[in-house]
Amino acid sequence: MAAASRSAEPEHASGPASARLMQIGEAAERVGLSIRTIRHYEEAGLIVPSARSEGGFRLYTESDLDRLAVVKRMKPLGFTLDEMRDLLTVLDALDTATDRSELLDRLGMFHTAATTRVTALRDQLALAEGFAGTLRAKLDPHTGPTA
Amino acid sequence: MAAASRSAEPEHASGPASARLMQIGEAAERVGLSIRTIRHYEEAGLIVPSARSEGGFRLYTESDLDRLAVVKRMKPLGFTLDEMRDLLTVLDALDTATDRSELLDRLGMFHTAATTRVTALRDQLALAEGFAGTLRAKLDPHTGPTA
DNA sequence: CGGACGTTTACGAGGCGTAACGGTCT
DNA sequence: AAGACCGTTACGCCTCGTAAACGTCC
Repeated sequence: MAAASRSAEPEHASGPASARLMQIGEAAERVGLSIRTIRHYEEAGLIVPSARSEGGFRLYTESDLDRLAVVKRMKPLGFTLDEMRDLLTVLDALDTATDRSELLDRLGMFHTAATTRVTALRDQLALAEGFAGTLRAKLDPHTGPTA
Repeated sequence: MAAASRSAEPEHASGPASARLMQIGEAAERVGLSIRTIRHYEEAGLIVPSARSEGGFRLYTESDLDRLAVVKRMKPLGFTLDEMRDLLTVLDALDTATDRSELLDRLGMFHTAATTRVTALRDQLALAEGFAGTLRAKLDPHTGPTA
């Protein structure tokens, strides 16, 4: 609602949305993370905004949003912030480095960990569904299980 | 490994395993929760062991294990310990009370919350799987998606 | 009596929420 | 000039992990 107040400027100039900068509020809304969380990620060294305004406001680029999105996707897997920082570092290095072998190695570890976590998540989901079913049964003892 | 040391007694007497009591270690192993976690649940007022030995050891019944299992199943849904305590209270009351209408009402709220959480969990799982897929793609840029 | 197992107490960590108070931007 | 938005600092909360120091059980 109030989010459009500052961003209502009809992109008055500059062509292909090359370096659109947004402050933390809009960034938070777009990635679906709280402002506090984004700041916390910065404190943890995960994502530092590409720029700051003269007054000190954090200014994010689309690229920054991508990084935030990566973190948001990793979160459900239970990675710690430290681990995510490492992963982001590896990802960054992959785009620059020439010696990719070690990086791919580390990435592999992350992939392994990720799939393991996914499995765990599936198990939890199963538990959770079972629990919900149990509750339902207690609610309607007369209704058959197939209804 | 060491878990069988104390429980190796061949149920010397007493018939139908009526009131088998176990201490916290065995309880933890059977439900798949850490000892610390079980104690913490007790501190939070969730599950108080049915008995204590003379020396002060916590002694759990099968019934206690059931309660612990309920909590374990709720955990993935992100319920707080307070909420779980409430649910357990409702569940207990359902077995005793005559006025079941209000209890079923509260149970219904839990069920609603549970299904909501389940949906959220599914979404997170999807995110997580997508993330794992992304990682895999970065690992093997040449391998087709169906391989 | 040994040794596994248990007890309590208490501090720490991780991941933010939230309040406080003041500066910034349009 | 108002008011939304942002900044920093700092304390709190929740769910246990972990360590210390000591009792219990068989």
